[in-house]
Amino acid sequence: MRISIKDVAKAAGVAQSTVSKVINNTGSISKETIDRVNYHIQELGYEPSGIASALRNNKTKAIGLLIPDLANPFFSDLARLLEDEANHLGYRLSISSTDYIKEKELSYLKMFLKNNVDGIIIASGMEEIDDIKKVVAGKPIVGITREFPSQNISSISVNNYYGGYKAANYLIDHHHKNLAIIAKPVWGNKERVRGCQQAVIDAGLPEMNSRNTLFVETTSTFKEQHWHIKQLLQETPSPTAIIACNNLFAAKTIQLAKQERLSVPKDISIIGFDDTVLAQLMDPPLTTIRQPLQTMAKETIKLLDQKIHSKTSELQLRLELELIERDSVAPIY
Amino acid sequence: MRISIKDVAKAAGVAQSTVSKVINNTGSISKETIDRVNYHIQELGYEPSGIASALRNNKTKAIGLLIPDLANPFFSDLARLLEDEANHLGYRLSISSTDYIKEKELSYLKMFLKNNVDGIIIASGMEEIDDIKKVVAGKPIVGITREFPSQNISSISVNNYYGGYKAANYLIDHHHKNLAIIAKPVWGNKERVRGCQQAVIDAGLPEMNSRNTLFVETTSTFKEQHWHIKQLLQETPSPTAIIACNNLFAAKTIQLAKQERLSVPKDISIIGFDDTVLAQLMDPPLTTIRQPLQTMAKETIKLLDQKIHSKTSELQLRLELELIERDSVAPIY
DNA sequence: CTGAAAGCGCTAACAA
DNA sequence: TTGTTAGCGCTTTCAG
Repeated sequence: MRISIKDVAKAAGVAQSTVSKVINNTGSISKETIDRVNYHIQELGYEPSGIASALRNNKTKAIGLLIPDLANPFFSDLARLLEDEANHLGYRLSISSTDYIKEKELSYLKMFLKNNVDGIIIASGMEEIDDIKKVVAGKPIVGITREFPSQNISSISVNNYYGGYKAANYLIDHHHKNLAIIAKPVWGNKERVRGCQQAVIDAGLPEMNSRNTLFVETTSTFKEQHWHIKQLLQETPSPTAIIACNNLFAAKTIQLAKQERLSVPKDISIIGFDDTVLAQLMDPPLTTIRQPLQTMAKETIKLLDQKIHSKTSELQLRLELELIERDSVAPIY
Repeated sequence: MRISIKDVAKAAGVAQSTVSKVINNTGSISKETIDRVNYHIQELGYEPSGIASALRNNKTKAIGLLIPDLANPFFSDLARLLEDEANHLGYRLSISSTDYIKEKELSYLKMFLKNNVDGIIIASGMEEIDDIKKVVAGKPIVGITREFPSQNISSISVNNYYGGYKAANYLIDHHHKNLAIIAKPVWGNKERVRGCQQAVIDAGLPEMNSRNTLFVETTSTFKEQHWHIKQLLQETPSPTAIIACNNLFAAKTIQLAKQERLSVPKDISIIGFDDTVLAQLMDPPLTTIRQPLQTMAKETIKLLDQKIHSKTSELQLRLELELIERDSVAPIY
């Protein structure tokens, strides 16, 4: 049997409540008793049960994190950053991958509630559910890398529209006139695409259409993705620059372009979004729009912690994106 | 206040114990009461508290996972696989990144105990601690991608020695005579290096020495790693083939080789270990020794689950590695 | 087949 | 300053 507060109390010859008080630094206890109790805590190797105090206090020091896929480098980076920030404030992270499947999202959310997490972070799907607030029954919740436009839920995100605009503009500045964009139809990307399209219009270029703005389903296999990207590469007139809304697509686009005997960036320029390990290791290294993930993680945990402790009002924080110039974009002459 | 079993009991006009029985399918209850209770459970939207039953049953359905770094693609792949397998059996995963720092390992381990995880999976450091068993106080524990040679702790791992042997041999079969190997000095890699060295000896080539077997500290920065790899590339006579003990090193080696105007694989061949997203996306795609991670994850969870339910004896499972031929190795003439 | 009651390990209110 | 007690939400005897 696990060694409990009772055992410590008995050994030290005091009441359980006294032990509890020295553990938690509450009430007032004489220095001697404190020392004696601590001695016996050491002696017995006692560790307070998180479960029991969770039951008592209704606080678990656990945070639930819903992400699409832990095996995706972007999300594992994010998860790692959140893990560290959470730890600074004494929280553990319970991570669940949803694969953008609504049933998984709901069932994991229920699991979080069942296990009484103190708060929930959502970085995943939930596009059409307009009653998350009901589902999570008042639990503190914040979105990261995404917003909940119709619901007054806190979020730490990024100006995706302007990110798309910036990416397109950078290409246009390099004299590209025939752009294409490729994205999964998930939160944020639609904004990126809109921003890109606007930049094209603002530059007086012909509006983008369904042939050069490519949405690839979240459920698509690698093969299907390859097929779509190849199609795009083979359009006539073929695009001279492609905006890829994530690093995986960027990497694949580079790879497939090479297979088509297109030199990157000489024959075709590629600009990405996000900045995972992949970006620097590609050949050529990827010029990309980076999200300030570290700051976002920090703010997310900070905000969630605040909401856990006191009911602060909901808040949207939207950070700016940064363009990292590497070698996958070249000017056209 | 959270809605509890009491509320359901009251609403259904039965005792708490009755509700408990219908939830858990224990005892024998008449069909009518079952239906009535279930009705009210629905009606009230009742979810049993995991915390309370954890306290009562001493079972949390949580597993603690200790890995070096969630942001490393190899480990996030592993974590994702484990997450899925754990979920199949109804467990959650609590993931902690240790960065190979012993203090973190110990403190996370304690946290796991405090929160009463049902079992622990270790994929991280703990090289010199020979009393893990004492630390985890009898909790079920299994190592994945690593073993505990001196301690009779269960592990699901891989034949690293033969993996190293195989990698070197493959190169030797391609007529390479001047090999180098680069690795972090962590569990498993030492075996890989030994295997590689043995293959070299068995082929009658001159023994490998400290100039062509390069251990790069786990704490090294990217810059330091680059420096070491460059050194290796510039050795004279320069190696014609390099074995990289992880995907990141392989990617960097390819990248730096190119910077030195070495064509891969024409001028220098590279073979890696593990098979993350990176491997397929490199240019050229990486020939590599793959661990059967999926199987390993499945076996790990299965074993841990068995140990949780009944005290089965400790067991070492060691799987074979597979060589994936891609395009980063070419023969020498 | 159903219910009453004890107790998992802890904390907080109240008494001493 | 310290101790007694009740109770968080659940499960499990044991009686009826």
